[in-house]
Amino acid sequence: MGTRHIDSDSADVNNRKRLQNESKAGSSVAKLRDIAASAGVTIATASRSLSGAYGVNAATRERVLEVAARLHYRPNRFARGLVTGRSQIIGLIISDIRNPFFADVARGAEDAAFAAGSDVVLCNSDLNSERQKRYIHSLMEKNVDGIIMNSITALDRPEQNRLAESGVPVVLLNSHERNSPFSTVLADNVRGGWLAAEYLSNLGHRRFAHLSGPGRHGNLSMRAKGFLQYLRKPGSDASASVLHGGHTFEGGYEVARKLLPDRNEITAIFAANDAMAFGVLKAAIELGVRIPEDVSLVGFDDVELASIAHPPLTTIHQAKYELGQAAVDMLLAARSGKQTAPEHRVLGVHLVERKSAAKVRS
Amino acid sequence: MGTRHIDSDSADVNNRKRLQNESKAGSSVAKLRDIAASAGVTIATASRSLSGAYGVNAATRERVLEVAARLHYRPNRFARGLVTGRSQIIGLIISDIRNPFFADVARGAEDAAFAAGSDVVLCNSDLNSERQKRYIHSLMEKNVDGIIMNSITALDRPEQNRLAESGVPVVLLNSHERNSPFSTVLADNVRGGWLAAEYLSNLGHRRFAHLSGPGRHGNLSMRAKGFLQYLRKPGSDASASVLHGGHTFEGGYEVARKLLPDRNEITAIFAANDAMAFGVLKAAIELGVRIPEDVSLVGFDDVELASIAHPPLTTIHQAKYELGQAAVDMLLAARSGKQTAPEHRVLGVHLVERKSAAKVRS
DNA sequence: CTGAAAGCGCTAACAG
DNA sequence: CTGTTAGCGCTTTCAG
Repeated sequence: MGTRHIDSDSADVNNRKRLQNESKAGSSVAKLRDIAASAGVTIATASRSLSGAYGVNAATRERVLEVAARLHYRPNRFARGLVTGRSQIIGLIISDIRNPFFADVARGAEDAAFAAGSDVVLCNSDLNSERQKRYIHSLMEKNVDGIIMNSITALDRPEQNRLAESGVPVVLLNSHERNSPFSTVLADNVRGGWLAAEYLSNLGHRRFAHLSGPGRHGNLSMRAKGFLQYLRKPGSDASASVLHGGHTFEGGYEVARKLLPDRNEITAIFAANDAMAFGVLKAAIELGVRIPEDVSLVGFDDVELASIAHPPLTTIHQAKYELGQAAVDMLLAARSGKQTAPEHRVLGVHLVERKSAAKVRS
Repeated sequence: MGTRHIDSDSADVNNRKRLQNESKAGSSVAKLRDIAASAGVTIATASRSLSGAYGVNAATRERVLEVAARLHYRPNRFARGLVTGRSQIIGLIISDIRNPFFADVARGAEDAAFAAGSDVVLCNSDLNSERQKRYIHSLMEKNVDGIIMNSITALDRPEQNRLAESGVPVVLLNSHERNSPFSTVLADNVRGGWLAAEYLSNLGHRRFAHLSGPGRHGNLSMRAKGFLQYLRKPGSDASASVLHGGHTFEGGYEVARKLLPDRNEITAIFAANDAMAFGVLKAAIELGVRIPEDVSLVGFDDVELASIAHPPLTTIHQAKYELGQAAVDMLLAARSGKQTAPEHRVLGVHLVERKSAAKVRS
């Protein structure tokens, strides 16, 4: 029944194949079959030798490895991924890699992934929901081993559910909603806010302004919360006004331009992140307000620039690189350990004392 | 000949398959076969409908598309890649994403890739040859459509040749060696150096120091070249000393700490990049040297920070984002157009006048 | 315009 | 310890 002319058939096939290969930019990639033949074993044995699986004669394996090296054999990840269902790829969806905070996180994530033999694909969402959705779909098509996202709020409910049900491990970099199915890893933002308040209070300040982000922004809100929590302790005579603006350099600049000229007894400012603090710095210079002589300033993040700013910025340090590292560790653990319950990690913070805050003038 | 019990055979197979699928974290992914069945066509027709290929009845296609959408069908990229040999993945190998320059490039590259439906995998090499080699191998296993590298010099000759022969399009972000097989895209570094010299000369400066990178660093050397070229024009009475150091903030700082105290008539400094210029800024503040009153300073790159530094840095602007964009455009063009000859693009530069350079004091 | 069938290169049972 | 074999999910001739 048509299974006769095996020889001529396979000859045809081989012909077609060769042609294809040659047209493929001359890439004469050695395939498993080639090294198997060259080593005088079947491709199964070759595969086993290379995958490091047990059950292979040491000498045989040696021979295979030798041939593979000589032929510069590179396994085809697609073929492997197709059968194993694993991709060795991790998706990293952040707002914008140009934000130094995310660059740090990305580097931490990439280093951890590299160590584990995985790749990370970079996605800049700008927190735009359409983009974010496309990224997630694209990543799932690639069977990624996991996804790291700085925030999932841009996604609508059904989309979130579908992601959760897909079984792909997800780690979020901002605060989780109660019983969300996703893991999270983030700095102790509340404590950071608290530390800033405590430090400034100990310096004698009593009238504060806190520059926060626009409305509800998970992490920034937590910082405000901790800050106010300290100031509103029983018996405290401190007062603080919270000003909302963009969580960027420009945002901080604009708010400060309005605030600084008529600051009404305010002697200390806590900016929700360093970028905003730099905006305050710029506005202060322009307006002739001296920092820290006239106003003390504390930031949050401890980006590299903080130490070289003028004056060097006192700020709350959060472990950005470690955040990225931890995120991929969690992803990989979730993958291998069949871990089903989401995990939540909180990294410590501490205040880095530099020159932008000083004792209140008596 | 064993082709009898088709029914029971396929039943077995299906059983095994179902089990596998279920164990796979409950991911009930719709496969092409499912949507084909659901639409009452064969998977061939389904495939054609979805791939947008011609030769499908409009109504049929419509039906397939509808079913696919309803079932949230996502093609498996591995399966597709395995047969097409294309991955829709671009590799980006840079020194360190935390360097703002590369962050800009990366964003440009990612945006261009996103627009073309491709992903970019991020690789931080630190210019370390072992890491770079591993990245390249890993990328080739993934059949990437192309690779962008900031420099290939960390690779030894044989490795470079193998890369070239593999047929994977490569775009370098630094100057090419004569008849290198790789494409390049970079800013007009020579002209940038020239512009810096011209600007400072017009301000009346005659004694210069140029802070360059360590020894031969492609792009930085070109900047030095352009700078010196201008100053050494016939009839010029200018003189310049070139100082080598690390091409980083620390590098600039250290060199400046030595240079500034006893600067011996030097009134203007040209730093090979902004990071080094910031190092100079810091050293100047510490040493009580005023910029631009005592010494003028010009940088190169125009990173975001340049505009908010104190004083705002006059610098040579290069189109970092566009560099990344152009690189992936070139990659994609090379892929589709079967373009064989390497392409070389040079992007323009211009000087951005801010506050760190001023007329020489008479 | 649509169906049947042959693989892409590799892994993973299952036998031997 | 090693060989056989059945696919992973999709694209792509080749027939009809």
